[in-house]
Amino acid sequence: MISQKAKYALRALVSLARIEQPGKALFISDIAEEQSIPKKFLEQILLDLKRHGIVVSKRGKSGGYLLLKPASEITYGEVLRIIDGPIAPLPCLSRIAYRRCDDCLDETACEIRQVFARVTEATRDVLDKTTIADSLASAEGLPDPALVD
Amino acid sequence: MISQKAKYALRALVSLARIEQPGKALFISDIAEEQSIPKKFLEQILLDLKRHGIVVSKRGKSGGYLLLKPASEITYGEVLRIIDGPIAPLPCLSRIAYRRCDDCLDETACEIRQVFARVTEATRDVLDKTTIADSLASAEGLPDPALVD
DNA sequence: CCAATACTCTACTAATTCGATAGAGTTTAC
DNA sequence: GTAAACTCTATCGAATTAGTAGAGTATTGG
Repeated sequence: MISQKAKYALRALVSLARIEQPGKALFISDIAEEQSIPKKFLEQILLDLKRHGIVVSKRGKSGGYLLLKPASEITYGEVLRIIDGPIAPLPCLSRIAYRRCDDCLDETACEIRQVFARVTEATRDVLDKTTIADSLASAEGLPDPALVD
Repeated sequence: MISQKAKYALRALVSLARIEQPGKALFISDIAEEQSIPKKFLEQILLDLKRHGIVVSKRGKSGGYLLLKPASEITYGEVLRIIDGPIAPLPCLSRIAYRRCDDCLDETACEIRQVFARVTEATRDVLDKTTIADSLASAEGLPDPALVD
């Protein structure tokens, strides 16, 4: 399960991506209301995204947030790594947060590592290739996805 | 990230799957030692797997655990669902534990749901098709998997 | 020029989950 | 009939999650 925080982050980016006029910013409070996100919580999230170069902010009376790069260049993968940390299901498979499993004697012979390496590859193949712009486009008119477990 | 508990469960099943003689059981303490798993913790895990029909136990002096069905019929997916719960990254995508996102107005129009539906499909495609027997076979002699994030 | 508005930053907190540990009970073999 | 091994329930400390609180800083419209 991805965290609530990551869901909020992605939805906030969708809101920002929907703006037509270039240079137009959205207030935190507007995004919060539109997406039903607690405002103070969203503040932290946007700040985090800003520090990682996903969005920019303007301060003061007519401030707000806007995307730093086009929505078509912001992948789900990078947002999730910022908010939730590594995507890999085992620490010994993560690039950004590699850690040896302390109970694993020989990593290359680890039976379950091989399996989860394939899982991660498949996951990454979706998350690192899908952008905020992609999800905007496909938002409406699609068949309901199958429930999977 | 999958839980430590799930890792232990899968490794315990690997130990049980390696037994050659049919009908031969392993003590909890033997599995615990072989896989460096805290014994009391492993007790709970095996009990849980037993309740879900993955393993069987014999009590008393020459007791122990053994697989209820062949290793080739135990998938990673079913073990993970037992130990860690739903595989789907959003509650609104889970069959076994479906829950509406309370901040989501229209589920079928939810932008991020569509993306994670594809993630889950890909994940499931690996986990529900890979068995304990598969991972045993591939344990040795494989190239090191690429680190993925 | 100043007060209102909006972003910034740090700290705190309540609830839950995770990774165990503890200990008493039950079954079986020898 | 006792020792060995599984069974069951409870508890616990640490970490994480999902927020709240509040003081501070930058802009700007009037």
